[in-house]
Amino acid sequence: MISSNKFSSNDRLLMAAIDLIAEKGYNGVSTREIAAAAGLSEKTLFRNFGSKQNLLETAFERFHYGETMKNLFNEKLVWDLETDLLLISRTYHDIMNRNRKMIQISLKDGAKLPGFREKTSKHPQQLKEVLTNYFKAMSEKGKLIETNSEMQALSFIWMNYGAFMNNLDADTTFPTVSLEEFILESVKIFARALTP
Amino acid sequence: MISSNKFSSNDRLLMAAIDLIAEKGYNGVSTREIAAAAGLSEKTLFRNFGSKQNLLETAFERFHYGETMKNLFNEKLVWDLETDLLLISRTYHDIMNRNRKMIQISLKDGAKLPGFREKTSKHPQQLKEVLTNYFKAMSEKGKLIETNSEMQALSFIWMNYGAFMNNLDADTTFPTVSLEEFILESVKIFARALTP
DNA sequence: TATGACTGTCAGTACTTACTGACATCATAT
DNA sequence: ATATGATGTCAGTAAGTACTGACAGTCATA
Repeated sequence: MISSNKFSSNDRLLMAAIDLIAEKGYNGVSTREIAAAAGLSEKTLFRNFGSKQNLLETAFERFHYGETMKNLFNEKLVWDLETDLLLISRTYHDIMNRNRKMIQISLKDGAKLPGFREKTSKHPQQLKEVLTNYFKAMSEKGKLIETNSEMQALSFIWMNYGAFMNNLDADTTFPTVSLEEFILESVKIFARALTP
Repeated sequence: MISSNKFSSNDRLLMAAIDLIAEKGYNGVSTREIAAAAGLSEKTLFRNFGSKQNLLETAFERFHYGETMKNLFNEKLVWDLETDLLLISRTYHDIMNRNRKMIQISLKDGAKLPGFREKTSKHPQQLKEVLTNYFKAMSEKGKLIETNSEMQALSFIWMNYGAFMNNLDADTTFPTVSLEEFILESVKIFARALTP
């Protein structure tokens, strides 16, 4: 049960909803279960949120981690391919892990939840733009081979997306050792492939 | 509705179940809906399959394509890195696309269905082994740099997994990009990175 | 002490769902 | 012509669901 003294009733309900729906799907969990997991009565749930659907939508608004990747990059890039790709990869996995449960919900019930998919795919799209532009800029500096920047960016993103997806249901809240290994090696691969 | 004259009643029920459950999830679709989509009565569904759960399990046994990658590779590899990676990539996407709906079901309701995950979403251990061994053999032939073959194989697999996952749902994150384009460019990247 | 915000209990509604039994229909094969 | 097998109709059960209303308890603050 979600600890009672630290959070408000509403937050406890929202967190319980996220946890359970991410695990069992929207139709796989009842409002009674959610209320019980929050240590509250079903009545309170409906009094405060009106409907199950609204509970989930509110939960998404409240807990979706929406910080943009754009700012991070513009400030921290040092224009060394391997260093920058490492930063990008780590930042990506960090954000994806924060939104892990939202992404699980989006995968299971995205069709039922208007706007869910768009928001969970916001980061990947931003990332693609940023990374494509980064590759182009590096290319102009002569630090990168000149080819298809967009497709290279996509390949890098999808590689990391695949890695993330593979660990999605492992339920490991903290980054695993193998993920770090993967990041190091995969960045090496791309750095070697794209260096002139 | 699934065409009536070409398939048996049971097959029509199984196909309807796969279609609807892949779209809406196990708990999101009723037996009445499934029967209607198959052009049959709900009674027939229960007469022939006993339960909704058994219907889905039977559907999986009937329509899940087993992994035949091992054989393909051993027969067709020509020990040219780019050529072989192209074959591997195309074979992978071919098999994944065949199992597309099973994978969707596995993602949405894998927790409820024993054995489902292992057979679909979790990457064919087979492919990883085959690719790792391929990299090692290429390395011994002097056609590949000597580094971490296992991580390189994982990176390549996850890159393709990410690409596949991105196209899984009708609502694609990067709709303008064709799969074939991606395969060509991504294989080039890896070929360049791993060539001595 | 009294007020108001918040929560719980309980009984209940209207609906859906998985699943069943009794009986009828219909085509095909012998 | 009749037996067989697969299917449909219909009525129904037991359980679960989201959600509500009436009423009472708790607790901090005015």
